[in-house]
Amino acid sequence: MPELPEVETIRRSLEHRLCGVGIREAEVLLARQIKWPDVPGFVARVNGRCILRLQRRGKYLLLVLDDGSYIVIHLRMTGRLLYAAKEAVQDSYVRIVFHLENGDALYYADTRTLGAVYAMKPDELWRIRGLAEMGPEPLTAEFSADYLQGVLAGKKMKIKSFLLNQKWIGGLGNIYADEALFLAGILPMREAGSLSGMESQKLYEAVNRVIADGISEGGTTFRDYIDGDGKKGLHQENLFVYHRTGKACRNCGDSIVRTVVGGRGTHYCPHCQK
DNA sequence: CTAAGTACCTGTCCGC
DNA sequence: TGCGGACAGGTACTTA
Repeated sequence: MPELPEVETIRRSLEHRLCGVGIREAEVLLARQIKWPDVPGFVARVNGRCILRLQRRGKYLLLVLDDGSYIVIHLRMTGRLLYAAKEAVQDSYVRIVFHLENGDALYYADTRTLGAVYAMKPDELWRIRGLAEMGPEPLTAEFSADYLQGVLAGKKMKIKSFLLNQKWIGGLGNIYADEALFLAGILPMREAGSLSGMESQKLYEAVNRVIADGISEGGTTFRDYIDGDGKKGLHQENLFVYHRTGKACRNCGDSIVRTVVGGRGTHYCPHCQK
């Protein structure tokens, strides 16, 4: 569900509530959401620890604990994190409850149960391959126009699939990939290695822009996504192509088209994107 | 190595 | 109202 802007919004909404707060007891209601170590090991590692700060890497959220270890969370499609005072949250899909020393609780809820939660020591983080092998993120110095042009070179895969692969760029998902390709004027089914220098430059700028706009608007809410306070995002009001099949292109007025690229629903304007 | 297809889950929506 | 199929902010694994 959440992409980089949504996870960053969640991080910001939870940070001021969780920093310096102790975890009294982790209650695991659905064992398969815990990926490392096993459930008793997870509970033993987490109980009694204090949360120092919240970090984000791509779509991963990391809770830094006072012994230097981490709770690592990936929300996948429908994971949600909710902070609630006293009473339980109104969510039928709570899978893990972190009961806090202050009497409040942090809830991990997940409808489709595809999300992943880990308790990791620093020298174990390499085990999370999606985290360890993630490429640079938008809006960082490592993600430059030159970097993008370099990794695009020779790629036979479709540009949409390229953008979704976290090993090249960390944090883009289906919404922001479609939006970035629209802003850059590039068709999603184009071969990645076929982009000109000019197109590569435009895509670089578009990726940074959609991620920055997404963060500033608190993410995009279509169905499940909410931040740690239960608030929806606003960016869905400003999308150009995603979820706008058959509607008028905001640029030229033509109908937005939906197709499937790399197994994912893909939206584009056949007039504005070449 | 790259690229594409499938599996993992549960819920919603749409057409018949 | 019921049923089947497509679809859903993602990634890991398997196959060519």
